[in-house]
Amino acid sequence: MEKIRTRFAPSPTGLMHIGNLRTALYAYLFAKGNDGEFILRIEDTDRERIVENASKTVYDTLDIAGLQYDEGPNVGGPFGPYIQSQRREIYAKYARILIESGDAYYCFCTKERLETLTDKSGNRRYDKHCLNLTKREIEENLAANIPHVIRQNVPTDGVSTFNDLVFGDITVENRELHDNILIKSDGYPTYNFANVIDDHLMRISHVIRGMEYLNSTHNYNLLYRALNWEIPYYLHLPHILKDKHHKLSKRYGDANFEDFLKKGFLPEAIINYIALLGWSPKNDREKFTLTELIDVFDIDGIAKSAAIFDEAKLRWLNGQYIQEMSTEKFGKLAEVYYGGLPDGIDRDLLNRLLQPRISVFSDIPEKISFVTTFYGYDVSLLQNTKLRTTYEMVRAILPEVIKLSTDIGEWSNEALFEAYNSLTKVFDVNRKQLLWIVRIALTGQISTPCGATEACVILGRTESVGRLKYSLQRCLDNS
RNA sequence: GGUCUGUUCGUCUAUCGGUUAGGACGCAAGAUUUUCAUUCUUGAAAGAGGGGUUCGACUCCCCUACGGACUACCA
Repeated sequence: MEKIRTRFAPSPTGLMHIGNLRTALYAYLFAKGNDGEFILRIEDTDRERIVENASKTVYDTLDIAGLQYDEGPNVGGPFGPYIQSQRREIYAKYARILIESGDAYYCFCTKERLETLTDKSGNRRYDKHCLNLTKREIEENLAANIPHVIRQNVPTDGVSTFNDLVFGDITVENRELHDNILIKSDGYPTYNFANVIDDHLMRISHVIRGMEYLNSTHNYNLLYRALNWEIPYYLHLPHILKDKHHKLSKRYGDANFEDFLKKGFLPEAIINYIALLGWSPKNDREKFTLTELIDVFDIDGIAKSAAIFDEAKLRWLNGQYIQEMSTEKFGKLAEVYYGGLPDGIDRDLLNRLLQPRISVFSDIPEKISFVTTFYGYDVSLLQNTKLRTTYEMVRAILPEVIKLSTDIGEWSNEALFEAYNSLTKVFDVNRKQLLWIVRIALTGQISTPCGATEACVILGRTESVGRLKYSLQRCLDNS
């Protein structure tokens, strides 16, 4: 069997969109799982939409995601160049061949004439007007430098069918097809043309792309036939949706890979998650490394229906990855999110407390906010209806807690726990009540990434005692 | 409008004619816990609707409804 070769062919128009990344991932997994090659090609034939540095974003994203390509613009390969704007003569050559065989033709129609072809529902279908031009007329127009495009000459009768490996047989009447533009008036090829030429010349065996191309595939196949080329296998992928009605779109700032990284998601987790959006291993397993995905990925598991991106589940998965990583790695990645922390705070302790408690790194600032934000909190939190703690209890207990905290020799989790715990007998409260009061009095927050005694250790003796006194005073003011 | 295409818990999905329709996230309740969090257990939660085919349909066929894509000198 022929070598399996897949490609990822983004156009450099900005940040890498999650849906695109998934397409790249599936193309990569399919190639690598079948001992094949994965190629990157940049489709920059629309000069107006090109965004500076967007190609670099593509390289960086694939690099961070771990999708290493065997051939591509910045790594080379036997079928280059891998940037379409550098392949213009190639497209021109095949366009000429198609014109000679009658499968394409010059079109000199003006925008104005094209407008007149628009029907009542706003659609336009070219009427093959220029197909009737004589050889002489064409030559005269060309010589006069009249702006022109080259159009595909599609048959007007019969049907076209192809087999998609995901969706099965797709059939359409040829009269539904359009005479697509192959070469634009600026001399650049359209996507419709360039991708056919390149996929063949780059020996792509399986074309894997979003299903927005499903309908145009018939046009491409007509081109392959006209050039006497073998038609590749096709896999069209269902879309990833933002919600029931909207595709994940670039307009939503949260839909690119880069933004998720910024939010503190791990590349491995994102890859793992999007692999499962539209593909299933057919069992209950949900956690896979990239290499494991290569092993188990198969076309059979690709879904036909669109999937809605669920950040809650991504968060959960990301949390799994965070909990499994080494403490060293966690510390390194967490570093950035510790900004604004006062000196003297034990980072190692914080790391140890945070790692099992967060699902995304960007959770950190909020989790540790009690360290810097405290005074003025809502003291009514001390009264917990479920635990049945009251201001009365607080006023009785806190002075003792303050005394113990001031006098205690060893300022450690264990020592503090033992000391505080002894108060349960004195005041006839249970441990849960006592430590609730202490923790709230220390942090002012319902939820903290630590228990009461650990909060003490983090804050240090001076700060802790100060806060306890403050809370007691607020409580007294409240009576 | 036309063409193509899709439809199982709120979400991601399993099931490839015979299951109490399974799992995961999220949600709710309870339990455990050295206080926060974890963990554990349990629960609520689905085959769009209607016709066929069949002994039997979530699964096959048709129709309807509702989504989505395409219908550019964008990819």
